[in-house]
Amino acid sequence: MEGFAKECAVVTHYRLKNDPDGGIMVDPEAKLEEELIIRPTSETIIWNTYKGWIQSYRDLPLLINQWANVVRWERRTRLFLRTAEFLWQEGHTAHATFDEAEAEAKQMMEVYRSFAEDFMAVPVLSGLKSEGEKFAGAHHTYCIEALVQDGRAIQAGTSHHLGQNFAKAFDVQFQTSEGTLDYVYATSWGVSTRLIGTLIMAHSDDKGLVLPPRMAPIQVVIVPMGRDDETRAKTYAASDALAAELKKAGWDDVKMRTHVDKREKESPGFKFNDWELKGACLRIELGPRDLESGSVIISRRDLGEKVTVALADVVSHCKAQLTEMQSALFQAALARRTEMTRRVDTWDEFQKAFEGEGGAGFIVAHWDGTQETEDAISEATKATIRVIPLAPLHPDDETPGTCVYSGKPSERRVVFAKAY
RNA sequence: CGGGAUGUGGCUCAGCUUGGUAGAGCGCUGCGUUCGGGACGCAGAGGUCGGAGGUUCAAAUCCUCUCAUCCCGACCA
Repeated sequence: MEGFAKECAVVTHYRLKNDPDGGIMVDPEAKLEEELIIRPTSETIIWNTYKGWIQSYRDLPLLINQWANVVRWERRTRLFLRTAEFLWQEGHTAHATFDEAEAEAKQMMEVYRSFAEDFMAVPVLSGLKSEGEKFAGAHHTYCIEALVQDGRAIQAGTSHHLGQNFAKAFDVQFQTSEGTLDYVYATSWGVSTRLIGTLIMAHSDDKGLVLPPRMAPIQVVIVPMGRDDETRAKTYAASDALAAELKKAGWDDVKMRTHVDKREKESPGFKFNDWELKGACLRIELGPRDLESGSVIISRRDLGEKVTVALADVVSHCKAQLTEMQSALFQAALARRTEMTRRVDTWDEFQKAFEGEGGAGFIVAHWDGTQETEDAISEATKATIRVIPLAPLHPDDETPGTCVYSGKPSERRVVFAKAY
């Protein structure tokens, strides 16, 4: 686990005590004889276990998935994107053949891609990590890479084909159907609460969160209005009835997630802003005037405009708008990414693109494939190779050219960016 | 670990250069009026100015030390 050694927190003492000068301190009497290393990832425990579980090809393939908190000693943390402790999902598989492990690794990359794009409405590039960026213990690493609104890239998920590296390190051999012994092939893959940060940074605006309907805890919020108890009783009843109707009608094969905001200490204006801050997808205003006219006012979070909808049409309107919003957010994010993706052919232009603080979007450029060039480029510009796309972004990207840094022959373009 | 900055009511900060009664906005409490885009008026409550020491008639302000937090740099999902 060489690549993680510097990220491991080490427990050296087993208790604290009251500091005579106030507060608490580490009890120097409580030094551990043997220090505990907090694992930054579970490969060690998994492979120690797999060693005992795998003897024969009949034991394969094997898959363990878990949700776990992990700890890494981060020099500098960043909310959601890089925290010292985070929750993630990790899977570990063992296979009899390279090809089977390869299929697994690719399949999980695809699972992550479709979750990001179809649920989070965040377009991602999927492909291979360069040697310099891949997981230290991997044969090769697949990833999904998102670009957020400030032009920086976020690695949103990874899927590693570990080859036989861990099997050899932990001596996990199995008997093949032919009776010979071989090391197993392995994969591991994961996504974390970093996805939440990605989601926020991909869609939100100056008014607060913007959430795609499939991810939103509240899809429709109803704000009943009325300045006296009698009026409120009526608008509350109408709102509850409408909420029940929406919930029952459902959207995307599940109950529509609705809420009626009956807080009486807040003004309607405050509530409008409050729900925009929290990212409710649709807001329905229901006051005495609406009761009279038999209609309501509906506003969609990403558009902001108010439309009048007849009470009888509210259910169909909401269903249609949630569907449209889900797709509109993806399209808007995709358009931003396209806008922020450029092809660059000279070192001068490349450097200029990454000048200063902040992101510069995706820069698609030729690279000679060497580690030295990759290091030199990141040293000079802080930009790194984010992904070598599986499918070229543009057909010409796979046409050979010359490296933007070294001028040496390059087989294809790769994607550079400043990353979180 | 190296460099930079900041600690003042619950929150965000001004005041410090040039020592002289500790301030603003937001929030909070009470009353009244409001309620379809973050309400308004009036009246209030709330701070040993991060801590210790020093200079001075007098320190938030000057000096020394100390603690804490944040930001920027060397195999990061």
